[in-house]
Amino acid sequence: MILSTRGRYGVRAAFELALQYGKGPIPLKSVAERQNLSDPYLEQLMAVLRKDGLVSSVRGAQGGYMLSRHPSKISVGDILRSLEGPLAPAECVLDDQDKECIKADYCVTRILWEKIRDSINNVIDSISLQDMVDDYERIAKDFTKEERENHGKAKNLC
Amino acid sequence: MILSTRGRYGVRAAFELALQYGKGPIPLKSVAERQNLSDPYLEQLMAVLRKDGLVSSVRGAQGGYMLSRHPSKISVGDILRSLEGPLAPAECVLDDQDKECIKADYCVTRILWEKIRDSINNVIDSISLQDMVDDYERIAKDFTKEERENHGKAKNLC
DNA sequence: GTAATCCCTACTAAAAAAGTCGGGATTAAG
DNA sequence: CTTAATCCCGACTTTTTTAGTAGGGATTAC
Repeated sequence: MILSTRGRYGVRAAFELALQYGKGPIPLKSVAERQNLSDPYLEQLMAVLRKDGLVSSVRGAQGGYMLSRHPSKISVGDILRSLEGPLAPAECVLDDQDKECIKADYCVTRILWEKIRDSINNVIDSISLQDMVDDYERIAKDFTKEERENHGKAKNLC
Repeated sequence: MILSTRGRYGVRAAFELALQYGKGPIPLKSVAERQNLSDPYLEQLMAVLRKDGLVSSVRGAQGGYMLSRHPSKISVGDILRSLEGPLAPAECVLDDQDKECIKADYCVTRILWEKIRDSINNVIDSISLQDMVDDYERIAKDFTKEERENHGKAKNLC
C-alpha cells in the first residue's frame, strides 16, 4: 500500500514552493526541475491543488505558482487529500453514505478501518509544510550546496 | 489510498477463523460464505497466509483452515503485511536498501514518510484478532441472530 | 510582437488488481 | 475401495488505475 506518485510528487512540489514562499510566483518548470519531475505531469497536479485553493497561479511571462497561504497553515494532509482523495484503508470509512457498510452498527472490521484512518489523518494533519522547511534548514546546513543540488540528476528520490 | 481487497478480505477471513478458534479446521467454503467472498479468490489469499505461518490447513474431507496460534498472538498487522506487503507510503521507507533515496541523510520528505509508516504500523500491530473478537462479542449481543447472519447476502460490506 | 508562462482536454501505454478456471492430491467416512 | 469433500497449484483473463504524453489555446511582462 504505497501512495501514488500524485501524492508524493505533490508533496515534493508543495515543499519546494514552501521553501520559496514570499518570493513571488515560481514557474512550474523550475519546480519540476529542482524536484526532478516531468513538467506536463506536474502541471496536472498543480491544477488540482489550485482548484482546491492550496496554491494560486499567475499567468503569463514571469508567472508561476505560489502557496496560497503561509506554509504553516497548509498541512501535508491538505496536499495529500487533494491529490489522492480521502486517505482511508476502506471505502466504508470514507464518510460517504452510499459506501457505508450495511452492518455498520455491529461491524468490527469497520472499527479497525476507522482506527487506521484516524491514525493516518492525525499524523498528516499535524505536519505543516513549514515543519518540513524547518526540518530542512536544520538538517541541510551540514551538506554542501552541490550535495543538496545535484539530486536533480538522480533517479532514486523520495 | 485504499487497501486492496487482498488485505481487507484477508482480515475478514482471519477474523472469522478467530471466531471459530479451537473448533478444529474450518472449510474455506464456509468462511467464504459467511464473509461473502469468492472462494477461489479467498483460496489464493489463504495460500499466502499459510506460507507466512499465520494459518495452518488440514487436507481432505473434514479439512479446512485454522489460525496457527491463539488469536491474541496474531495482529491485524501480521495479516495485512502478509497479503499487502510492507505498509509504507513510499518505497524509500520500505527498509529495502536498493530503494533508498540517494539523499537519504538530508531528505525531509523521507522523514515525513517514516512518520506515516510508523503511525500505521503502530496501530495495526497493537490490534490483535482477539481484540476484534472481544469487540464483536461486546457489540453483537445487541443484535438478533438474523441481523448478524443475513449479511452474507449483502453487497456493501467492510 | 514575442517569449514565457499557465490552462485545458484528450489520448495512450504499462502495470496492478481482482478475479476465474481447470485439474491434481489428500483424506475421512460409508 | 469408492466417493465426496477438501486443500493445492499454476495459468489465464478482464477491468481498473497509474503515470504519464501530446497538442494547442489564453495571458501577460518586456
